[in-house]
Amino acid sequence: MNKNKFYVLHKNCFDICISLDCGQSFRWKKTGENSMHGVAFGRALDVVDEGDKIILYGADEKDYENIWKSYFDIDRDYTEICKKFLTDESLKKAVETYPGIRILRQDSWEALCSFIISQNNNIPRIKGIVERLCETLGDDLGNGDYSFPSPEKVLEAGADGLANLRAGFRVKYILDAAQKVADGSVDFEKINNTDNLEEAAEELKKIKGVGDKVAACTLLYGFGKVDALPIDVWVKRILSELYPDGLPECTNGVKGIAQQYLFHWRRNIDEQ
DNA sequence: GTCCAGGCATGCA
DNA sequence: TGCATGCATGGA
Repeated sequence: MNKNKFYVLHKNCFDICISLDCGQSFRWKKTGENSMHGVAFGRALDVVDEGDKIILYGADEKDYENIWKSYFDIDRDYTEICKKFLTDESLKKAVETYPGIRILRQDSWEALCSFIISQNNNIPRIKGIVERLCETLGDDLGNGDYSFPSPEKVLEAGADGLANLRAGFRVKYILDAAQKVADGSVDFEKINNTDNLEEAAEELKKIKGVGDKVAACTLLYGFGKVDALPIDVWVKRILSELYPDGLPECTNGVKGIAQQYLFHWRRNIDEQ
């Protein structure tokens, strides 16, 4: 941990450890009760939650402004959003049990690739595959950290270069995604510039192995489109058990955020 | 051995 | 359009 370079973040509706470990990103590891280590946008970071404030070790003010402020979605008013959620009985329980979850604004390509890997897979194994991908093809950042490899790097590696990931049938999907992102036939700018979620999802679904769910995750976590609603087995369960007619009105415009609270809450109920 | 995991492509009605 | 099945891998 780089104790010489740090940034102090004053908490406002932010549980950073849960946010980093609730199935949004697969690159963070717990290093202690209230601390985590990970890499995003080619930067290694140690975070320590000290209750009223969070210390970001390995980041200075410039890094915070350029990278982490956006990554942690600091400019969005989650207090206001969660206040609206309290008007719904189940969302109230989810928000009160696990307050302070934020949507991470990740790199678009990393989110796309990660959620292609996630399909028909479990979180520990997803993390393993992503870790091997970074170790094999990412830039060495020192201290055992690696960046997430670019589409070009993945393309160059080919199926043989990805064999040791043990990603199974997903390798051909990863390569198709790398190809189409690298050559621009899937246009990230177009996705960034539209508010039409359907149109944005269609652009991503040009890629083999990208369906509704992976597209929605990519839009939510990789493009900051907080109304995108990924429906996986857990969300399907939540909808059929609690919301047969769809999510309540108080989630309009931020369905992806509501989904994240419900997802984390519902997954942790079964473990009690 | 069987079932499941932050799904999707394919084939068939 | 809707539904059944196979898919790589590994842990429970």
